[in-house]
Amino acid sequence: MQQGSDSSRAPGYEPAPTSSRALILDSIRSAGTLSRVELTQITGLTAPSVTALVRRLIDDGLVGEAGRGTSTGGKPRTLLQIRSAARYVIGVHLSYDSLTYVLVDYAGGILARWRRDGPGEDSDPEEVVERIATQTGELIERAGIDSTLVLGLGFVCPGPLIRNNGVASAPPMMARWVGFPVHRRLEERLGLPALLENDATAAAAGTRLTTRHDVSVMAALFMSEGIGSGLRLNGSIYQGAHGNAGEVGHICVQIGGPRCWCGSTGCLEAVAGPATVIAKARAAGLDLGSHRRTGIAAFAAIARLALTGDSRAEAIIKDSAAWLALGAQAITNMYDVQVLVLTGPAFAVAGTIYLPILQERILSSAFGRSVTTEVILDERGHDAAAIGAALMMLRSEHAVTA
Amino acid sequence: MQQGSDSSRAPGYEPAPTSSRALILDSIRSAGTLSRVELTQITGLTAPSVTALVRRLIDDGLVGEAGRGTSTGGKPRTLLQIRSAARYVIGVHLSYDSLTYVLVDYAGGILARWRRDGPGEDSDPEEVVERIATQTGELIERAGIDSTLVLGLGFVCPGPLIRNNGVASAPPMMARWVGFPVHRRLEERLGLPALLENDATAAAAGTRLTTRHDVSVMAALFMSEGIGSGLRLNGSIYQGAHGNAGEVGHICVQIGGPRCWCGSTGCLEAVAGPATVIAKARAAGLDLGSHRRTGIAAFAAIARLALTGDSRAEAIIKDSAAWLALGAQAITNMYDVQVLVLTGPAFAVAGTIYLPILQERILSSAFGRSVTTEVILDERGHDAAAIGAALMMLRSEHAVTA
DNA sequence: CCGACTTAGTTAGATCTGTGAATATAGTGC
DNA sequence: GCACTATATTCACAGATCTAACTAAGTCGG
Repeated sequence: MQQGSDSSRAPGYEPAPTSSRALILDSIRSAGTLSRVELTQITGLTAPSVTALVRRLIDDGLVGEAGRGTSTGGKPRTLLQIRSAARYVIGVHLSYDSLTYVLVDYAGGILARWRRDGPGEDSDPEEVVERIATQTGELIERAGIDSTLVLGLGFVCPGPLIRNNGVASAPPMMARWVGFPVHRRLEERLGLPALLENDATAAAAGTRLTTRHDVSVMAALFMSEGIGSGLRLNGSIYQGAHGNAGEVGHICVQIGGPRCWCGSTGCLEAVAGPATVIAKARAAGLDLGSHRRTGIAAFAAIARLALTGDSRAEAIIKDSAAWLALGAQAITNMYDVQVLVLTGPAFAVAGTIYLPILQERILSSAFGRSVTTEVILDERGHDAAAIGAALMMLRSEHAVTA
Repeated sequence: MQQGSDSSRAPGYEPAPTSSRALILDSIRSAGTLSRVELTQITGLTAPSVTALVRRLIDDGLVGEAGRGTSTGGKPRTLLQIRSAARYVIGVHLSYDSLTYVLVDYAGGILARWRRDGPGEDSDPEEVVERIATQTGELIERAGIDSTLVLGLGFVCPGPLIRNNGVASAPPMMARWVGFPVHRRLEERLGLPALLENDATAAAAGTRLTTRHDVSVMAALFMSEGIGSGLRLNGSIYQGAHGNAGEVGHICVQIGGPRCWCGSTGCLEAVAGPATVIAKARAAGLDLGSHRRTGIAAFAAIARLALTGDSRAEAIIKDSAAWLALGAQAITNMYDVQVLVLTGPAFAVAGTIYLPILQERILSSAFGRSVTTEVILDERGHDAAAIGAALMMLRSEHAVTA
């Protein structure tokens, strides 16, 4: 079978490791250390093939041997590991509120994590590209790594995307981003390959290393300023025909429900999203610390109140959770996943309240009972999107060539 | 890359053509006739490779040359076509109401279509397997084809499945089918490979030949006695982790809604499914022809009333459509498809009423406007599931070996 | 109507990937 | 130290698909 070029690739997927070389690299990366025997089992290749492929990876400096395993009565396995300093990738997550950077080494380890101010109201995309370029340079410099070893940058943001052409639609406050080809501009400005993805989709890729290896079909429910989801299949990311799969935030959960910024009514995001939670909390007169607080900071304040016994805050969040459970159920019913991970900043601060309510709805349906669908909380929810962006770049074809 | 064996295959998909041989066969099949040049474009293989692969297919009697195309200034293209009499497959769709058989030739053409009584209330699966075996034999005999050329049988039925282990859950009236490994029993009884699939999933495969070739991500919304959906990606069928993907009939569209047979409440199927439509029509005192009429026959009677101007019938169906539109929107938002096909017996009789209502909701959302999601009606809705069952078998590995 | 041009398809040889069988390596346990 | 076992490698070969050069069968213009 022929490997399609980037431009002619069939829609639907972000490719899973396709060459055996990439598959081996990725298997070692997600396992941490792995022997050649285990690689034969995972990849389905024969021992001689694994030997040859691994040798090339070692020659290219991408993989190293890392001691011996314990013997089980014969020669002990030689452990292989990714040479983490071989290459680096950068992940950037843009939201209204904040700009999150992660610097990830070739083994998938997180070397640095920065949070900077977001673009805010009516931002000029060109100016933000400039800022990202500068801050990316600073990040590389402060980390003290060789900038020629940086493979590329994964850029993620909320909202549906037009493939290769930027953001397709955005909340009013970020209207100027619509149609702006961020990743192309970043490529030009940085001289590095850049990849554009939806934040929720990337978050599904970001939970990759934290999820058990036997899970091949999993989804992420991502809540930041908006609500989205992503699906991961055998290591590849499902993107849909136009790169907008998983738009769970804009399915209608309430006929005749409140109007959403997207133009429709009764959207999950409008009924149960963080912005709505904040609005309800303000209306109820809850003290969110500072009147200036917006977005995740305000949502976090409400979550803290709820967790420390404020029954009004608790009721507001539990109401949100009851609706969100419908979205979670839509994900599990449509995608039939083994694991649903709750991730993103909003779950990072309020996940413990949401989790049992979502679990309950999913487990209470007959289909939930006949199969095992686990719902878990991602402990790195805050940075999941940026990490996912970096990992997607790390798994791209760019990252495999010597 | 290595082709996994049937048992070790990674979950998530019914495989798309994986060998170049299968890809070529399938490309010719869906195009009707195709030249070698076009095959190089579709498959991405080079001309010499296509030549060699096609020669082997011709030698094996699976493909034949079918005259010349028109010249465009050079040597005219030699047209290739599937030798339709080379092999046959059978598709069987079981529902409560009826048992639908199709006999499909190697080119995907439908040679025969039978409808027989369904298993009905409290049926004994063993007895039904026996009936299917007998009727399958009759079908082959009456069609006058060589029974040794029959490759296998695709069997589809409603409800979520446990892979390789039969039906996982079923409406009360078919409770005895739960856990019964129909396809294994059919294999034993018929001495032919059999494949078990969900009817909605198969319907997505069944629209395969009727959908344009440039559509690589499409879904089917299937309504028979229940409501389900299936997703097709680049020719492969997405099945989910447990083979239950697309269970749109049991997502909750109405918190606190009516109880569903599945144990949950507010399920799309309970709110808007044919059974509910029939119950409402009976409650409204509509004349459905015969009091005995159940299932699709009763639903068809209501559809006829609605189409001939009965405003009460029309209101009942339009109400169903308004809810179903939520399910359709969930499909398009979650899967991000190019085309959504409405199929199955219920849409075969009432599709023209449902279509505009579903179209309107999908097109009215911002995400619908920014991308092109077509909603169309399958004119072969009645037999889509059985045809899909046959085509899935036709595209399986069994159908490629000489 | 004939020769240049164009497009379709074939042949032959090279390359790349991965395989099977046999062999080398490095431990354990008696 | 020797038999045993599991791990890893070597080497010759098979299959798929590629590139380059060639043949086949039309159109078109003079």
